[in-house]
Amino acid sequence: MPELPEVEITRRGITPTVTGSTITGVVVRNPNLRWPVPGELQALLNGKTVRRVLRRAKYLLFDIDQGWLILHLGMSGSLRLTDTQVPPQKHDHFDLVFGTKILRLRDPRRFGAVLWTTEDIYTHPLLAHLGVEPLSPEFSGEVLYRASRGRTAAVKQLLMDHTVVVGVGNIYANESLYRAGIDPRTIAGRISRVRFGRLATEVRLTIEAAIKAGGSSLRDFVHSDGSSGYFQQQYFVYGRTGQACRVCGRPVKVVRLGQRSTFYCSQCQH
DNA sequence: AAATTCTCCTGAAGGC
DNA sequence: TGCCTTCAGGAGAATT
Repeated sequence: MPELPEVEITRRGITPTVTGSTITGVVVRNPNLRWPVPGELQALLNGKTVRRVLRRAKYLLFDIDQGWLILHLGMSGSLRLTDTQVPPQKHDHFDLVFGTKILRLRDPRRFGAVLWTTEDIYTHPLLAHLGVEPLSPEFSGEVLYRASRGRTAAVKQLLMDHTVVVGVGNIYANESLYRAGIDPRTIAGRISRVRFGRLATEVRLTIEAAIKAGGSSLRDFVHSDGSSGYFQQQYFVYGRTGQACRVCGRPVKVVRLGQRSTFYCSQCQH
């Protein structure tokens, strides 16, 4: 599923083709995504030019004359660049057409979103209350520490709280906590500054490494037809229930935390 | 007010 | 082989 690294790689992949290009058509095959795709998009966007593509959290933001196209990939969404000759497939719900080229959204589970706003993008309801970007200089253990005081929820849930830090989904929360040696069930409010410092470092390193790995495996992004480009990484704990910890060899355990599968090593994480 | 639960959806995986 | 059931999960919304 797309986490922040996949979204960022997607952004980088489409930027060269999309930036400066003029929209010549919009196709909405199925408007029933997370929220209805606005029916008037065709009229709104036709003839307009994409100035740039930004990312905030897992949202892709297309800066278009007088407004913003907001796109989220949800659980199963992917974007690919293709051309008008390629027939859409079953779950290809949305096209942004640039002459003979098409930016096409595929999303089997339809948890994604395509929205339009003319507001100031950073005060938009979806973005206004988001926390810091994990790759920005503002992100540090201090951010986590301050947010954690008085909180009795598990540290993993704090890490996945998007009003604190954005873009840390289930996979990277599990992996970062493993790398920081912290038990995901630990009460957030009882973790020290020092340990949060280590955790922030591991969050950043894990995400950076994933972007690097994904970027190098996505050279053909522009002509990706089927393999939209998500990359499989080697995880320490995620999805490895019962398998040997890569460090100590003990079986990886799984528990439910906040309705989410949580993987950890009882030897390496405290 | 923080914490928890619910909800959307379909492909994959597991059971028999 | 095939049908049926269960599960996963991003994140906003609704509850507690």
